[in-house]
Amino acid sequence: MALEHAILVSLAEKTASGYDLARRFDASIGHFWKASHQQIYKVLGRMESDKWVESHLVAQDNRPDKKVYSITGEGRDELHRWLSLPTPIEALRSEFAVKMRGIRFGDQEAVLADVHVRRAAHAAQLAFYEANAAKHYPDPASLKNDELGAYLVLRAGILAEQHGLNWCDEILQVFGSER
Amino acid sequence: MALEHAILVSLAEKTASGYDLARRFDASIGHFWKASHQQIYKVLGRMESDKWVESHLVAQDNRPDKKVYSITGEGRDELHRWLSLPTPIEALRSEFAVKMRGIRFGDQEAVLADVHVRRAAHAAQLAFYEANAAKHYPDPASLKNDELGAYLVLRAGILAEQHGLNWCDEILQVFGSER
DNA sequence: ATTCCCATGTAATTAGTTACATGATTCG
DNA sequence: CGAATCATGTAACTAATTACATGGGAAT
Repeated sequence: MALEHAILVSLAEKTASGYDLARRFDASIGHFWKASHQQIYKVLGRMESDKWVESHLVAQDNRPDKKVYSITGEGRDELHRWLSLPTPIEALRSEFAVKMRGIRFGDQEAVLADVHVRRAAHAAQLAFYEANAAKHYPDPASLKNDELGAYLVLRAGILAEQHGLNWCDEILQVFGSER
Repeated sequence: MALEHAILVSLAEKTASGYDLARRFDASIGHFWKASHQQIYKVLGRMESDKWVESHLVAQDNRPDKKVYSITGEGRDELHRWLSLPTPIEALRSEFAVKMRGIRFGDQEAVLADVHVRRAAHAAQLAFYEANAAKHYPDPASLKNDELGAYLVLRAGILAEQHGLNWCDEILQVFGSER
């Protein structure tokens, strides 16, 4: 149950409303942890009862009021505690891998068409991450301590997309040379 | 909801009891799709109602009876249909990445100790996969069509572990050169 | 004696998804 | 005029985890 902790990290970086968090979980943080707004609102409610976060209403011009959440001292303690815990090795769960395992029971051409689609998606995402890296981290050697976290997960994104791309290429190569 | 389809793939390869499936999901298939025995029994029940699989009791010596499941024609049709469907891009969900993003809010040494543990786990798993590959697929170029699926997911395992290992090394390098 | 393997399940709970709901403002 | 953005939720459902339950045989 790490959504709580993903929210704590995000709020430790910067206060946010549930809506703001939902957008962050659609973009940067969302590349390694997805969450819908419904789920975020639910969890924020629980976290506020637990005193990990607190909120105050902010009125805005021409916009609905928003409830801005910030992390509490207790929240920071919990985040610190959780960060020192050993991380359980997460099971990777890939529907795509199940399909590749079972490819001989289906229409090979149709499955390979899907592989091409995936390959293109990985390539596009990789290009996006690389553009980001070039823009925000042109000189990784001189990063400040508070930038390292975001930089490292961006690197993880790049490595993950390269990995996805490489696997697609291997699949296509294996089936390509067969015919 | 792809557990059904993972089971269909597994049963299309070879008939099995719920217990057998649970062991397969602990080993080979489990490297890319985890499932507990409780969940497998539940889903098998549903799949039998849907006529995707059928079972018959087999008595054994000195062992409890077992219910051996096999895939039906309808199950094969469903598997074929599903294989041709575009695969939704799965959200990767990594608690470890959340920690790396938030490393500056915790005890850096403790987090890096966890990175070392992970690195070792990736290295061990990689060695295991590579030993498997050397043993079962010494000559990938001459694989038969019905072996390609298993070979490709093993390759995916190898690539994934290398990716995990590479990221750990980058993390350690970034924090290592800092001090 | 105790633990592990074989074998199959139920019950309770938590996490997550999908659908539904509302309402103002801004942009094309 | 319609769609998108801002903003916050509830309700129903599905999937998955954890705990509980049983019972024989084999191995240490």
